[in-house]
Amino acid sequence: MKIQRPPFNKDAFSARERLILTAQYLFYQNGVRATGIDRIISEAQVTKVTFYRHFPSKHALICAYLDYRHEAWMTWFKASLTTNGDNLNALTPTLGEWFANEGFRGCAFINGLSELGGEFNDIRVITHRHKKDMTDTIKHLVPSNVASKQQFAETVTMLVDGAIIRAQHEEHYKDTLHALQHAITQLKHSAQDQ
Amino acid sequence: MKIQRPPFNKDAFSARERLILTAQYLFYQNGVRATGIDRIISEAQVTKVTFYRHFPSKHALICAYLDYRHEAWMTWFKASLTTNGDNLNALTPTLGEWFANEGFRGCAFINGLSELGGEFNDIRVITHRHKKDMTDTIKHLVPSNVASKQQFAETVTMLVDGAIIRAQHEEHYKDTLHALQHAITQLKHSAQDQ
DNA sequence: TGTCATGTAGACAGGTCTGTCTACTTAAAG
DNA sequence: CTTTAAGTAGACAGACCTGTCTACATGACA
Repeated sequence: MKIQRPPFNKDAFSARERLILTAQYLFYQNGVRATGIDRIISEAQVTKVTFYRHFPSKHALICAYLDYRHEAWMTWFKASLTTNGDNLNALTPTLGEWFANEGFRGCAFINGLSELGGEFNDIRVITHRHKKDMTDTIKHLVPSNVASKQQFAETVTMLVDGAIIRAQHEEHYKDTLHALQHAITQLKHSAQDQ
Repeated sequence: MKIQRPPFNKDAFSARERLILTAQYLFYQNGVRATGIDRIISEAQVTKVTFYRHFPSKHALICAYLDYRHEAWMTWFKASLTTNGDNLNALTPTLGEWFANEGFRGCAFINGLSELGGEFNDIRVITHRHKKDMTDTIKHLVPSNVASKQQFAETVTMLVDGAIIRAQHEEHYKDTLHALQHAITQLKHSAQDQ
């Protein structure tokens, strides 16, 4: 899940694509409130009129950014889980790969909710959908001898969110990965013993 | 952990106290970036000069807010855990009490980090200290027959952070509490079996 | 050939933000 | 009594914010 940074080649990407890609980089890196429209259109190499022809407002761009980010992140997540064996033990190396990125700044949806949650309800809806899709993906990793796959997947998702938060404010993320791996192993054993 | 809202009685609180209390309410409710100094001084019933005599900048007020919030939250957290039996099973009702507040908007430190983390390092340090103190408090709840209290407490803290995130974006928090209680019970059993 | 979507440059309005400033008041402390 | 800390009201500078505007260019397609 490495985010490309601007500038983007004008021949390879349309104005709309450049806007969303640039927004993704700046919004994720500096926050949606801290990032002004002027900076985005400047780095996307687009004019203000062009921007407002594609998006009626900054808020619309934020939603488009989160939608794009959701697609991109889920695609990467599923692919990395597959690469790492497609079972519960794939989670830790997958997250480790993410945390190791230089630009890692936590979950875009958790961050977005923190910045705008109280203000706009649609941001909460988008975040909720993202977390639901994460749980559904994790559910496929749960061994079939676990009684309640759904409940197990929800518990693991909570753990993963906690790990993301911790990786965001700790200097080193290795301890977080160990703690996560340990917790998942423990939970799996006790769910299978029943 | 109910946050008092302005206005505050001028006889009961000094200008400095009114500023911090008002900042706590507005920063937590609407976010630190969305809340301007003008609004804070207006609702705290204080003038701009008075504000800048107490705090050199908005950033200083944000730090003072987080310090105050840390003290207040930890005091409330420990007291509520004691009321609920002072063991691992006290965590769920304690968090439930917090989530039930009308103004609940997640963890002030996670939110602050999301808004400002990339920009200022001191916010990350404050958040880190808060989470460390949470883990230390939870550690005291762990039964003595658990081998590694520290590791267990760190795992539970991760779960709690995940639960806070989930309570923030879900409409109802009851399911989150059930999932949390279930996970803690499972983890406790498998740690005690070893 | 004409229409329409998409692009360009840059000025502008109206608002909000942080932080500074002058000038005056009140109350406590030494 | 005098000094000092802490308060008041409100104007102001300079920056940044979103969103609108005029006027022109280009290329695809009917």
